[in-house]
Amino acid sequence: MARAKYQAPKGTQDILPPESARWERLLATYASVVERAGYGLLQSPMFEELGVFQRESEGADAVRKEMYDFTDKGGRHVALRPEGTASVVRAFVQHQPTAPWKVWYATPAFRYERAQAGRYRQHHQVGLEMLGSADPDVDVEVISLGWEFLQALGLRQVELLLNTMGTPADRLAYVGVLREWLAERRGELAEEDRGKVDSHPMRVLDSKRRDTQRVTAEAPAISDHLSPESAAHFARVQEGLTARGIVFNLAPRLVRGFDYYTHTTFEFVPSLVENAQATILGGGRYDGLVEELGGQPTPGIGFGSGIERLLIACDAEAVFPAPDRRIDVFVIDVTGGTHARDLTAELRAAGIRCDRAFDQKAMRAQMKGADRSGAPFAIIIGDQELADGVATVRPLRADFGSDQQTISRADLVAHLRDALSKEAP
RNA sequence: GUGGUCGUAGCUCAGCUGGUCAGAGCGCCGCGUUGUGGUCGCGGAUGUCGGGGGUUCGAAUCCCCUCGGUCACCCCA
Repeated sequence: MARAKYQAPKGTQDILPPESARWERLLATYASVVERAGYGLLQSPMFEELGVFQRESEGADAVRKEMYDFTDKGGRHVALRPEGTASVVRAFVQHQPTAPWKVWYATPAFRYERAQAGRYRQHHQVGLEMLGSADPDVDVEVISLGWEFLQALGLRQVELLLNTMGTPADRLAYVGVLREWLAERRGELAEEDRGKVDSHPMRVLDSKRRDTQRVTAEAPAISDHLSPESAAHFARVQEGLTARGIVFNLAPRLVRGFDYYTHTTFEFVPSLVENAQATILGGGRYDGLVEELGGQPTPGIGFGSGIERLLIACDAEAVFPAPDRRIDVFVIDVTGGTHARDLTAELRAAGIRCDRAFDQKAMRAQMKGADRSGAPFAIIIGDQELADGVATVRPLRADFGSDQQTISRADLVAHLRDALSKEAP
């Protein structure tokens, strides 16, 4: 480790087997949850022209600071994707698929920031987007899918925080009210937050500092400054979630990181994880984003979920263990390896998962490998078996019996299929 | 990017205020069983003590720089 000439770059990590099996299973679980709701996989490039991610809006400085951007050999200013939504919207605008358009994705995401647990320079997200409908029932569907996904992973100690940003006009009006309100109490805020009052007043609501929180607990909430239409939208969302039996907490001070959100915003936060960066799934509606990226005005909503954080939350609840890596049989050949070579090919072609030892190791070492592989059966090919045209099938686990048998090579596949189906309870 | 903290074999870690301090457990390899694993017994290998520089007669141990982990801020998944 310390002597290795190269190591994974700061803030990145290798996921080795058997841990990586959890990733495979998580992705399969996610795909199954969202595909049964009609979402299809979108594969899009991991980098885009910088403008796709960096738009003219408040907070762009912060976004830019964390962007992994560079100029390529053709002089194009590009950036590795820092999040999933913008690429999806860009693809929507480019290809103009029939709305409503429902897609899901699984992708690495890159942010140039100082790493800590649950925060990496390359992390991985699964997510989905639904473009082309402003129906609040879509909000309910999207949030429900997030909830179902977390349930499918086995997570139970998760809190759903719900808020609304209203329309851009609602938001603008509210920000004005909030800024004024905060300005009057500037001196009571934590010193570090005072500067944000003028530039990003809503960020002040999100502060983790006690002094600030004490003040903002009384701050005007956006829910009291919504237009009738926005209020109706939000009410329908809450009604839908309640009808689904999904418990949520209204969080008037929930401020999502991206500026493009309108109306519903939400986060799922695990209650057992102590980290400051705990949100495992978050998203919201972004009815102006398509237009911002050059498309026809089109409403949209989606969420992203960080795989690394999901797994941390799963660990905290001791759920979603890695599945056992399992092969069915391990071939031991003490006659030189030719038969192991041919027999493993034959078994695999027959759908039997198998492995073998290489390097012409001694019987004992090969048996050790068989044991370590977790296979319930070892197949032994030695001089005697060769002469008789048979194979010795030795059970390695009590669940599959204890007596080894001599089986003719012709019957071997059928015998193994039968034996593998007879695991004792 | 700011501040704190940690970094010793593949893994988890012990090494007090500098002087057999290069170790333990697990894992790995071999042998006991030249055709039988998981148990047991015996034996063995692996570290420039994250890297570089400095102080000292002498540094894993003190100082500086650097790389990486981690925690908080910031930001967010």
